[in-house]
Amino acid sequence: MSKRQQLMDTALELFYRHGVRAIGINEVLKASTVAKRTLYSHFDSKDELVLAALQCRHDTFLSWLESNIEQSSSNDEMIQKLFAALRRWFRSDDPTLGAFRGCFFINTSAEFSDPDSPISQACRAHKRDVRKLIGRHLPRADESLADTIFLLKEGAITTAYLTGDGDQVVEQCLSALQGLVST
Amino acid sequence: MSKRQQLMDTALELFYRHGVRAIGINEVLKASTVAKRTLYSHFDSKDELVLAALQCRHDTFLSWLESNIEQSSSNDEMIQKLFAALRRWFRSDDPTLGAFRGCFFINTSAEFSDPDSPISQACRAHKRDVRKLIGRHLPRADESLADTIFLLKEGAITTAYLTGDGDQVVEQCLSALQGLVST
DNA sequence: CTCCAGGTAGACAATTCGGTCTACTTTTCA
DNA sequence: TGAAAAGTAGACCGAATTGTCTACCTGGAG
Repeated sequence: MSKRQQLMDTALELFYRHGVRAIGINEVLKASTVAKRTLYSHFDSKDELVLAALQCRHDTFLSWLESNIEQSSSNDEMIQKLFAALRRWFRSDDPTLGAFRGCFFINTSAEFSDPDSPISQACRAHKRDVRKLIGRHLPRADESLADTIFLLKEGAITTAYLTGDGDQVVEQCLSALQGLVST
Repeated sequence: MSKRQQLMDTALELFYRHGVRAIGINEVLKASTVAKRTLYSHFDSKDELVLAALQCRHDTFLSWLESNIEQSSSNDEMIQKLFAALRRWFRSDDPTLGAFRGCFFINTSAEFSDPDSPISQACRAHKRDVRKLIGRHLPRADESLADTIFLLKEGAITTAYLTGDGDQVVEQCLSALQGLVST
């Protein structure tokens, strides 16, 4: 694996687990066994590394999500698949996403208050793409249902992290969506 | 106003607007026109000040929420009132809550990764109390509906912050809840 | 063989952090 | 009135921050 990839993987792991501002460059270097000189030859600043970690997580998450909900034969089936996947994530049972600590993009947005910064823009773009993906994988197109699914999913992620009880939250989402689906 | 209250108000304002780790003790002192010695006579550490700011926000938010949803004559009316209030918050039109920058408790939780820390526990307790308050103010008791409202509200707050379009998010929530209410 | 891009290790600079401490001033109230 | 309590301004400490720089090493390509 390239040094650049090593740095991005380590940075993502540490930034996600502890928060961006809680992790210093030196900790990333120590954990990735890369020299500081090498880091700054690949990235101009810590913010650039954060941006790269966000992009890395974005790619991983989108393909994880798509592989979990694609080829559903009904809207209801897609919902079942989606929230079953979220439950695994909340339980930290999915090796692709690692130990659950909420949404990396929400967490990072909370740490960077300027909405025009590249980091905030990347977080915004991620959410836009996730919403699009959900809409695209409803076999029977229904933008309003996609909005509801998306909002419940966002609520589920933050509540699962805050309360620690992901199973309960997933049940509540599925129960809420029960009445809304016309298979 | 007491010095202690000045410190809590200023800390809350700055921590909420910029994030806890982004604001140093010295910035709080400068903005509150209080001496460092005085701060440390009231609070043992920065974490204690953060905890006090969380408690302060908790009280403000709970009473704001209650005053906005109390004495509804139907579940539907309560939902309308709740999301109308959220829309004002998202627009930063409500002087009680100040300029909107997402949920202070979600944001702060994102910055403190240890779920057993007093700060994380305070954030968890806040969400529990908000959920209880919502359930208590549904005239026709319905725990399942209260769960749905809570999760949509959480999704609405994070999405309104991330995307910046609070009005759209509120419309989506109300539309989603349309089908679920038996007045 | 030589050259050089790309790597390592880590000292270093400049700044900021949370927190302590001294010295002095103001307020409170018995 | 006078002493205790509470406040101010800011120097200072040790640690940690991001980012630069020197000095050295390594593995291929020409």
